Amino acid sequence: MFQQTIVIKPPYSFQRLLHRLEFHPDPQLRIERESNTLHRAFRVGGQPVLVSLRFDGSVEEPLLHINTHAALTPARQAELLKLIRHSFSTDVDLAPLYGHMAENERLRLLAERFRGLRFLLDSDLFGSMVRTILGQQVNLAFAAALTDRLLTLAGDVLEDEQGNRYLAFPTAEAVARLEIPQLRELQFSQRKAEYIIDFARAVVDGKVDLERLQSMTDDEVIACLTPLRGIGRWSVECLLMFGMGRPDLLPAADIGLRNGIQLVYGIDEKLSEAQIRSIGEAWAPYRSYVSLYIWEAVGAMRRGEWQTDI
DNA sequence: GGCCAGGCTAGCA
DNA sequence: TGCTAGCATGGC
Repeated sequence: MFQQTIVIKPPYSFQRLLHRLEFHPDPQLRIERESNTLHRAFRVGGQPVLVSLRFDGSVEEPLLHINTHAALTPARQAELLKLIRHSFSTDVDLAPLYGHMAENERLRLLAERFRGLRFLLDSDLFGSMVRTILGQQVNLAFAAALTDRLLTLAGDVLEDEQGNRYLAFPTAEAVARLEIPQLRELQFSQRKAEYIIDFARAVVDGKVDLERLQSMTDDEVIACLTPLRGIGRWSVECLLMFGMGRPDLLPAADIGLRNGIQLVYGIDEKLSEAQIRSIGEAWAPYRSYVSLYIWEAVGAMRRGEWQTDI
């Protein structure tokens, strides 16, 4: 058993995270609303560990209580804490972002409306890349269904004392052992099946060194991964944002972001990728977070939770 | 039934 | 270099 409390850099809005999770389901998370707690399995030292995360305090004084039933060595404890800090973006300083967004009326309203919203990052790069590939072109609900099926097929299953089941994301080795027909049965397209198995085998073979990506610039990571079949620029940009937490990415090919920019900026005509990048230049060096807030805005507008007349 | 989803590849000019 | 058909499926 291991317990620890993390002081999160304010502001942090757990309610915004929960709200986002309603529309961006994560098959790995179990949400316990009444106690502000998330449960999920993290892979620590290669082994899946069940972790409870209880959010406490307030948006301006946020705390996170971590609890595991399994005993962990000090090294594993440190590894888990690092994973959690990364996943929940607990150390990101939003003040410079908000200062930047305050200079533009449209962005200022976004920052105000979604104050405390942060990225929930993937806890491993392999899983992040696979989820991104599964998310190509299809809607988010179907992408989540495919992820769930892959987890059930190849992931590690943990169970708590209440009988709740948790799935740890499969390792590259486990996905590399899969064959295409197994995934086709689960409604994966031929291409998605090929792409993720090929990627897993490249990781296992050492043709792709995920650890080495950490020391590369964004452009170097893009240049390194886009030669792989099934991985285009959008996918690497998503890996950099949602897997590595890099702050200044703009996935201009993203249909949701494109729609969001049109809504937020009140533009009627369809924007080209070049136009999106041009608009986004003003958001540097915080393009990832502005993108997140725009994604959130387009969802809120579509659901009728928010409207703005700017 | 048509169109759209947090795209990518291969083929072609 | 730039454009486009085809891919597979679910939801509205």
